[in-house]
Amino acid sequence: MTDSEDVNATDAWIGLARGHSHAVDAIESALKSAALPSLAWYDVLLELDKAGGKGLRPFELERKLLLAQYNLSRMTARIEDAGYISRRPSQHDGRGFELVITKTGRKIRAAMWPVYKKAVGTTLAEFRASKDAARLLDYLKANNNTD
Amino acid sequence: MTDSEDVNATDAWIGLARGHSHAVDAIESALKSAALPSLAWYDVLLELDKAGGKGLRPFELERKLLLAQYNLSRMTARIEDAGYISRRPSQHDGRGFELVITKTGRKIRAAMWPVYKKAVGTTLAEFRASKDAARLLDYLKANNNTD
DNA sequence: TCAATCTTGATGCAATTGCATTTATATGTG
DNA sequence: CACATATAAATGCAATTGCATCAAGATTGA
Repeated sequence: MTDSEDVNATDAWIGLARGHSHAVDAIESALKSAALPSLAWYDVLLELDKAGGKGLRPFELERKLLLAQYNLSRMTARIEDAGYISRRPSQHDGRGFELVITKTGRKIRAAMWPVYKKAVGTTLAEFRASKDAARLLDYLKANNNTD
Repeated sequence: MTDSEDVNATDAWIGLARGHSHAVDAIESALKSAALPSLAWYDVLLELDKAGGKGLRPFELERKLLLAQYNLSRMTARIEDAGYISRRPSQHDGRGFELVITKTGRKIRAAMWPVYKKAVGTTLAEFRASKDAARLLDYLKANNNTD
């Protein structure tokens, strides 16, 4: 890796980080204004909604969402308290259980979606027009088939 | 904004978020392994290093780094406790002060840089080769001069 | 000038996170 | 089977964050 590639990676990273930060702020604040749960809860609800009746084991969710184990453990407890998911013992593994989205959970997920979608659309369009995005784009264009 | 653009924005957002998450994990863990301060501290030290002897007011730093006021206030207190920055009353504004990087602060910032740079280089190259990046790239390419 | 308003920065308190450890079950090996 | 090791999930405790509010100095404007 040459020096100039390093510089580009760092610039790209700064662009990526700033775009992310702006987007998270915009999305969280849109959800909060609408008195809806946070982005993190949305991600959990979405995965469980996609998983359907079979649900997902906490460790599966943990990997899909790149969350720390203890973090997920407590977040799912809170989401369960809110009534959006439920748990049932796993048939196959006495240590664990499956998390399943509830009817209320599906409802709230559906209510979050338009708010989330709109905030993403707006903030990403803004990002796309920024210098940060231009630098990231430069870096990404340079190569994209190592795997 | 058409429906298909919406779908692309969401896909792009997911790619952006995952790339960010992987990168943050990689960078933080590289810094931690090297017994160095976190990414957040690096950002502060870098800005103050760039600002030189004049330093920066907390509110300026807050805006540059997109941090919440209370968050920055406490973080700078911790960095000051660690001896990497110092504060001096502002000549122009009795409410505030300037934050200035110390010699030790410059030293630790310099020590962090190669670790940070290497982690960024590795993780961004990985990201660049991913499907997440491909989707983000598609979205970014579509348009980039709205402003 | 001085009261109303705004800006800068700190802080009490509750909620969340990070780290290390614990508990319980599963799996693999002799 | 019996033991060692690995995996799933929870939790005690300290550190950090988020929210709301506060205190102090700056600014505005009648």
